[in-house]
Amino acid sequence: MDTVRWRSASPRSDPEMIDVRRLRHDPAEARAALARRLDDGALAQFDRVLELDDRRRTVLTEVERMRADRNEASREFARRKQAGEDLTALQAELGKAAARLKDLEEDLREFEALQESHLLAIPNFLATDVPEGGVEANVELRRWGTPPRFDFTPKPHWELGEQLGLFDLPRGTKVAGSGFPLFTGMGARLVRGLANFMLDLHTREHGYTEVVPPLLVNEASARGTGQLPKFADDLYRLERDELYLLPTAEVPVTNIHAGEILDAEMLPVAMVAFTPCFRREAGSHGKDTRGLIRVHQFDKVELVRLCRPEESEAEHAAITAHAEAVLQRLEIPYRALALAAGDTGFASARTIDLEVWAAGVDGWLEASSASTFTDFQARRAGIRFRAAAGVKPEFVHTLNASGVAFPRTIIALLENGQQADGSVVLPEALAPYVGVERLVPPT
RNA sequence: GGCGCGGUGGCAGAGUGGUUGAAUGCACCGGUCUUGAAAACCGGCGGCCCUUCACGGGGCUCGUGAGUUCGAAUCUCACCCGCGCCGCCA
Repeated sequence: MDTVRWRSASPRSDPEMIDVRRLRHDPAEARAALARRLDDGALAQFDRVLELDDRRRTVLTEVERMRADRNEASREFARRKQAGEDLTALQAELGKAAARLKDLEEDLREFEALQESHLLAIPNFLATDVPEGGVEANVELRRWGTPPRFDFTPKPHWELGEQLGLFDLPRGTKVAGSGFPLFTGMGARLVRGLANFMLDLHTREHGYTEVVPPLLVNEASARGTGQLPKFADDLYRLERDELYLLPTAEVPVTNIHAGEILDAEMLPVAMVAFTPCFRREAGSHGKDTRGLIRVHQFDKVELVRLCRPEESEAEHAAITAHAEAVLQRLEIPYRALALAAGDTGFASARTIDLEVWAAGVDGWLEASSASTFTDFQARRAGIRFRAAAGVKPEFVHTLNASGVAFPRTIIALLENGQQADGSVVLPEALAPYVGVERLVPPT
């Protein structure tokens, strides 16, 4: 199917962060772009980076000059040894030079490490069309569907779920802890049906290749997609093994081609994965935590695309449409929001959220986030392609979208589909996957 | 988990301390030849960084990192990965 180009155990020995040369080339532009995110910490990082870069390059130039001298001296040494000359004096002299070089190389390593740590904390450049401002400035792009009307008071999903025997949250809490839901009976069947429904849609109609990725990822992968180092608190970590539970399939799937140079014909790469996701949700306790709204473990079908830079605009529209198609087939009313600068994620250049209407909780819930990361993740993960034989490799652009996250989809299905008698009517497209057209209380 | 062997350019495969970024073959790109193609022949051909308007110059890179040495693909140590056998296990 495709050609795997790397064989080594560590394909990412030399990761790039944000393009330093871009920062260096037009600092004012870069600083202004960064300021749009309304993140003072990032700005502080930025100022440090430029200063460090300057000092780093000064030392680098010196180190390289000394190494050039050493290489030349070494060749001279070999020649004179061949000629049988006495080299003890020269050897001593070169030894001193080697020691000086070693000190300087240590300085260089320090600068490099320091600069890298700052660079890793600088977020992606935003697309120019991202609205200015914070979360209040998000722009509603479009709405699809009509929220249902009821002649009774619609119940929240946690009541429906319990009455219909779909999930048992207290027992999930007993087994693992709060936020680890237990689906039971037809609820479990609903989860399985949703997975098959979404995977079929994306593989058959949208051209995605299905993958089942590792659920644990290493540090390099988490750094590649931008979860680390900044968002370590959001990840479940297995300290003994230096591994992390995936917060989203974006992490393992995007990293599938890390460290590779892809053939241009392989692009765009389009992959879909159904996985559980694990999030610590540190600091969000007590907020939107009823029922399934915010949980530590949830299922999600994730779409990931790798493409040529000139295609990423169109790809972003396409991947968003693929996510929307899921909600449309499920007849779930939703709205698409263009996230404002201050609300856009660290690695993203532009994000469009899809929020589903949930009648029981009477509000909009984010069920999908479709982002283009331009070359940000590709740099960190080292994903490149060669446009033509003989030309330099360039970074791909990466994109992903939830297609879609399960809990809020289930919330919408239950709350919007509920009937006066307490049953829930499933959308036509989903019913065959679940095996019933209507969820009724267990007998 | 234990023992053993091994990781060199897109691939195959030399190289065990001194102009070796690395022979050779294949693949690939350009050219000659040809009506065209193939063959043959000639030339080119990894990645990254710094510097330069450019031409060019320099450095790093032989799984990764550290070390020994005037000098490391070559010696030492740690780690990662692969293969084989044994043990354990779904």
